[in-house]
Amino acid sequence: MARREKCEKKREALLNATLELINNQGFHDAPMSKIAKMAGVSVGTTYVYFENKQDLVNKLYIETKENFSYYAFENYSEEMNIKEGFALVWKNIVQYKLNFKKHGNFLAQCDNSPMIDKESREAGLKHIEPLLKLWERGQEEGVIKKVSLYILYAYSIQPISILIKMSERDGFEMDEKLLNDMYRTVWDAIKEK
Amino acid sequence: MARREKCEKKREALLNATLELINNQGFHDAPMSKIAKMAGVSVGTTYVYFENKQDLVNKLYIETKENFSYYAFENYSEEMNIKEGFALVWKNIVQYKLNFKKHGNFLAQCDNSPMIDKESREAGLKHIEPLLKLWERGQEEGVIKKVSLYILYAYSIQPISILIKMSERDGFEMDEKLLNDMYRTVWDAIKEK
Amino acid sequence: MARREKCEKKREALLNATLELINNQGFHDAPMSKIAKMAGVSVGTTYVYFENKQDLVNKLYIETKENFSYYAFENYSEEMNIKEGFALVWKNIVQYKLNFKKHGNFLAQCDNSPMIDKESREAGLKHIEPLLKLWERGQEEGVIKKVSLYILYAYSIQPISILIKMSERDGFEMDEKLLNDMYRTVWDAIKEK
Amino acid sequence: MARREKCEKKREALLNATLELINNQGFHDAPMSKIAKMAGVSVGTTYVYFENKQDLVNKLYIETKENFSYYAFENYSEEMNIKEGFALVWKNIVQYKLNFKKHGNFLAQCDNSPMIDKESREAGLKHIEPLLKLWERGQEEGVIKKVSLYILYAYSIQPISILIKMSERDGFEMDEKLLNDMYRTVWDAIKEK
DNA sequence: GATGAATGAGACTTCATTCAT
DNA sequence: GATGAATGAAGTCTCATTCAT
Repeated sequence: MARREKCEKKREALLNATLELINNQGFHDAPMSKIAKMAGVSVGTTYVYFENKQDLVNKLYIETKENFSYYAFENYSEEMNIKEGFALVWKNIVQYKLNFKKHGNFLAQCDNSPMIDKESREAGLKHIEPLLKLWERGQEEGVIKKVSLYILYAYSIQPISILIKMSERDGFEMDEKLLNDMYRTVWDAIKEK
Repeated sequence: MARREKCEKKREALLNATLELINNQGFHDAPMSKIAKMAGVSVGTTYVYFENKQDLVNKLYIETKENFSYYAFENYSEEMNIKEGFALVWKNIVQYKLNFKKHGNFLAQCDNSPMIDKESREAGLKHIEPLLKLWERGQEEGVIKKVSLYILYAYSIQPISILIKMSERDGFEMDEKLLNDMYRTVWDAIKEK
Repeated sequence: MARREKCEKKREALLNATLELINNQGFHDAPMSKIAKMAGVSVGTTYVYFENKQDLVNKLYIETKENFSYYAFENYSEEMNIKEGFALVWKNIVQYKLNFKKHGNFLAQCDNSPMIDKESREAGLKHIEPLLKLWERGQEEGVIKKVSLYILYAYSIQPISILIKMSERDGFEMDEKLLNDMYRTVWDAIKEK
Repeated sequence: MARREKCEKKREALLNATLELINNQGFHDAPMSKIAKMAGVSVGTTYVYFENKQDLVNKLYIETKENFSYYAFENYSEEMNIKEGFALVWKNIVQYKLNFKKHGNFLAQCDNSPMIDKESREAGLKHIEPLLKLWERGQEEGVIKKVSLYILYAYSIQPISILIKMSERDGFEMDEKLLNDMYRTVWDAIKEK
């Protein structure tokens, strides 16, 4: 394996270990020593790849958000009609959150605590711009409620994470029916009339 | 002032200081020394009122939830008709979250991190039971969508906190119009047909 | 009950609690708060009866030694012949150590650690003077070995405590036979020829 | 100096500092900070070599006992005749206790307080097995008194420590004569007839 | 005399970070 | 680049002692 790749592997391992530990134990009780051990490298090496702990967490946040963004808009094109486009993006997001529960959980934890630098958080904000554009077009076309985009976001995207977290805590399944009910609910919420 | 009252005051001061610090700095970086200083007592005193830091945070969580619960169902009676009842409770909750932003923020942080004991979290869960009953009655009467109560909860209550947090971060007002739009949205989401 | 007596009772209770705790947990981990609680009084009260913790422990040591001394020479008179006198005192001491294991254990712990003030320790030394005199007389009469009194002490008294401690730890009985064997051994050790 | 050796030196320094401080001040008042300073390392370093304070003390106890054991049976062989063998071992032990007063004192302190884990104490017990065997052989040969080995131990080994401690406290010399008197006394104590 | 809340120094321990190897 | 021993500041918690009630 090339030197380049080997390095990349260690970096990846460190990010994964951080994700795992912060999810299970929280930011406190995710010491660099544990992270390094779980990643299979020495503490010192951690500082070759990241400036310090904060930098490590920030990078993890940003890269996770980017990844999320990539999934969210897979197969999406701005030419799609509103309903179709929203359904696609919404389902993509649901799939992402179901397939990458750890990552979703981590993002939620970051968004609700002062764990992440303001700067990094803002860098992560541009991740749903295409969705915002879709909604604006939908509002012009009279298909989407003419309310603040913040409202549309809060009512269509956030509840997904919450439900997944509750399903894990209370042990119920996120099955086909539930997902359909969710979609029906969200669409009723944001559609005009 | 009586001994009794003085004690109560210190306990209160400690809880408030904890709330403040965890909100601003997160659980990590809310050391007991800072908490004590902000509460105007010595570190040792903290341990007169709470077993340890975890206990302090747990108690803060539980008592905050209780307080929330109290506000949420103020003036509510089980005899109210569904729409009226839901409107009242929803508005109560909105008012609580607006008037006690710090508390709302704290609860959100707790619900999204492993900061709180499982036990304490479960103790905090019974706080919206009357709302769940209202929804069940509404479903029987055909007024509320026949979907999982988890969905109803995720779509009607959680978005409130998110919006308030975004309004603080992005600096927009939670004005009359926005609140009306929110209510319209949530009602469309959960009502049948 | 008279005031006087009531006070005496509390003082006694404090000494007993201290004995108990130091024996079970050691000097460290025998905090004043535990001592007070076990004695059934408040922490403050402790300082009515003793200047401070060190004073409490010193007093316990001295009074325990005195008590020991009292038992050791019960029924003893300087007129007794050497062998008879030694046998009496030795058996008294054995009985004391068997009947008051806790006290014996405490004294041993004190004698082997810097727990006790030098001053208090010296105050406790005069407790076997009559025995020393007995030995000196025995040496003059040619009945007891003409070796240092320290040797006589080390070989006749100290082993008793050790054996009792070992019997507790290893779970064997200090029965009649063992005591007889001990006495035979000690007498062979110290008697002339 | 090799890395390996440097580490060994620090570990040694920590053990020595612990020995010194516990002897002079007792387990309480031998804080990790003092131990580290006396060993010439930082507090944190202490935890590189030992899990915690208890572990440090346990290890010190066990290693000291091992060292004692080594000295006690130097030049000893199971083929020696009883009297000769006992004399050798007894004198070895006396020499050890005289040459390593601090270690002897530390062991005595441990054996008389709940400072040491039960486990570690038991691990330290096997240290005089060859002596026990010697005595058993002696009893079979009719040279040693047929009494419990516990008695033999309590009367031949324990008094040594006591006498040394008294010599230090009362300022008398452990000279040739005294040692001879001691040996005479102990042999009279344990020999048959 | 009795109480126990209050204190703050100081105990043990952890951990982000550095640096010689 | 990689290692992990070393550091020491800072964290949580304990405890002897005081003092207002």
